[in-house]
Amino acid sequence: MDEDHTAVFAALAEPSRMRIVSLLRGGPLTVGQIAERLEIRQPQASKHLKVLQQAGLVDVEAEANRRHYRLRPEPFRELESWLAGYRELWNERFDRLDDYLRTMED
Amino acid sequence: MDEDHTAVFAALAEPSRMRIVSLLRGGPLTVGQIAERLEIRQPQASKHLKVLQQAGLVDVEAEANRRHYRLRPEPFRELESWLAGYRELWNERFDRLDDYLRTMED
DNA sequence: TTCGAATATTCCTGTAAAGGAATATTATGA
DNA sequence: TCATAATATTCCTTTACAGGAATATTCGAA
Repeated sequence: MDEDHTAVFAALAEPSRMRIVSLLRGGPLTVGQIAERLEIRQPQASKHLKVLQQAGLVDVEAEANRRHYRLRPEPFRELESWLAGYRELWNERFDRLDDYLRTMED
Repeated sequence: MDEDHTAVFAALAEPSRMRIVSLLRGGPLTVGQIAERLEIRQPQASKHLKVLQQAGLVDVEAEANRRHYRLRPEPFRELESWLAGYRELWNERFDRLDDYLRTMED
């Protein structure tokens, strides 16, 4: 339990990186395209992409001069399963289950 | 879109805070109980709880001397809905939808 | 009202990380 | 082989933040 999502959370805690991840939902993009759309300088884009890559959030495919970055599905699946451990906290169905269990206690 | 989950992600990116959140799944705990179970000093526990509180992840109920911290469901709901925006990236059902759409393109 | 338990806050220090600017690297096409 | 586009890396500076230690605060009980 608890695993190690800290790298993923840390990566997503930075606004530019969050925007990169959001951008990449539309499909792979090159470093230049990302820098342009986010209005940041290319070196910063490269640095952020490196962090995202080390966190496992993106991977790269090289094509000639360019590098196409794209989202990896795995960390999102892991986030979902991590979040599932908290589902009883907020999920309506679990609320009803709680009510039911409380009823049983009487 | 994108909203502002950065405070939540930043809060969860710290291992001790992640452990506090995990601990609190079992129900509200006092600062002292948290410090004891995590084997950290009380001031650090208080500081981490402050960060968690400012991120909206926990709230407090004062009872005499003690303060009971507990998880708030809202940020977890928001995480879930944020994550939903990425579901087509990893969800099997969406994969099948993709296949279907590609078929339509021929 | 004073004491002690529980908690919060402050001050200090070290460290990690972000942005800017410059430079290095890599691959393509002429 | 050279020039150029695309990207990565390095160096520097500034800032944010975590932990430690000490201290302040708050509340209930005697």
